[in-house]
Amino acid sequence: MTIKDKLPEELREKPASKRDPAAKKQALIKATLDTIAEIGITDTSVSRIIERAGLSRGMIHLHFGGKDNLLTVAAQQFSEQYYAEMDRMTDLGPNASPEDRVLAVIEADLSESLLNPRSTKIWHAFRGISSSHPGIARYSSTQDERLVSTLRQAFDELEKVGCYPPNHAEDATSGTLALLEGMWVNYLTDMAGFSRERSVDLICRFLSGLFPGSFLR
Amino acid sequence: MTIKDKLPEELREKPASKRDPAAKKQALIKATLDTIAEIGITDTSVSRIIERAGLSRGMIHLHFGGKDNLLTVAAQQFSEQYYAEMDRMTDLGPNASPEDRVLAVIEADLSESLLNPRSTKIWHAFRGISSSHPGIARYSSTQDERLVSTLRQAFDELEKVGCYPPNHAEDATSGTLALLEGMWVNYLTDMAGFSRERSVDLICRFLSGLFPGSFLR
DNA sequence: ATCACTAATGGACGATCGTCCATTAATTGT
DNA sequence: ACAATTAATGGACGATCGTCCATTAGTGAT
Repeated sequence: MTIKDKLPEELREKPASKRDPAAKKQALIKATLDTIAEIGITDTSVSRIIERAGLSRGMIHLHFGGKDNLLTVAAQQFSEQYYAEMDRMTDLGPNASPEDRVLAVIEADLSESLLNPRSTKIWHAFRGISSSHPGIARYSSTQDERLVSTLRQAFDELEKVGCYPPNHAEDATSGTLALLEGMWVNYLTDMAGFSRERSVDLICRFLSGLFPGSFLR
Repeated sequence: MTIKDKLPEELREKPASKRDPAAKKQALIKATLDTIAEIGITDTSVSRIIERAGLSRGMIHLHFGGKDNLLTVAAQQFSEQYYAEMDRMTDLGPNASPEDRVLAVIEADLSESLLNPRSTKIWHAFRGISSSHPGIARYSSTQDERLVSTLRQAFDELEKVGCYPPNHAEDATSGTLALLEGMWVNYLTDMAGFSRERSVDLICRFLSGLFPGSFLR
């Protein structure tokens, strides 16, 4: 912990000029993700990445120890950014109904800021190579612990109100995530024909079947 | 059309020995898919493919005109095989109830013969590169026309029985496919923890919410 | 101003990439 | 038996891959 870290944000970002390892690392990560989104993961080479980042050839080995590590770190950061934005968008007040909290997750996941051409391409690219890159596989699952438990808690509360068969909240959680997964695939496959609103409505219709009286629109 | 083509199957497959373009093409396609499943699409090179097929270097260019074309043909054939097997498994008698026909699709899609380590890895690998390979994108959608209309027809019949809001059958169709999509992702992500039976049950629970009285187990 | 230190550069390296083609081998037709 | 035809081979090719390191340049301390 240096003294720099205690300064306010504006001053901390001063160096900016020639020497700034952290900024360079970040530039490489961003360049990696942008390259994947633009030309695909198979054509994302060290040359393409450093070219886009405007840096020199040795930087990847210097800062990450190799291309594979850079890819893994990029996947990790991409995943973290998704969940950070998801948190930001689902941070309702303490009095929000469980129904509203579920709806917030669905609408966030299908919103422009999370579901867009760039993110979908990157997400599916990483998932496509995940089975042969164990390090990346860890960040290509939808089953993020916190997201699951957010949904689970909300469905648990809804379950208490009525009388439901066993595992109802658990199935509702898994099913909602699966439906969202399917919507992302639909978006990747046909961006022009995709409608966020219709997708939300569709998921709500399924949920209102599970919890009669709720999720009606 | 040579005389060979008129001979019975057993005799037609005779050549088998040194010269057999069709068999060699097929061997290359199979080797391609196997390689993708085993070491991932990024490491699937011409060398790895011909090595696995036990053929010589020039074959890919000779029979397919290049690696990209081979990849596209492999994706196409993989997709066709999926739908052929799906057809085979959902070919119920003419008196099957709509409910049974929907169930047959779900159980087929989640069966060992369609959903297994090899097929999931290949499927997601192709989808991951689909945005940068337009030729492959055509075969990486779940929205196969015939499968959609099979489900759609069954849900239409179920819809007639009761009284439902507009677009009910359409939403049931999209939602079912989305749920299946999500189940494939779950399988890819965690094969050991995946249960086909629980997955079928989960989808049925969602569908019985949509069509009260049906899909109960 | 000088020094020690580390960020950053960019070219060299061997390996592998995908394509192509001159050659060889197998088959067919006469 | 002898062309004619076509399948198949396997090495050569230039391009590009990812890694590595000797060198240069910027920074902060004295």
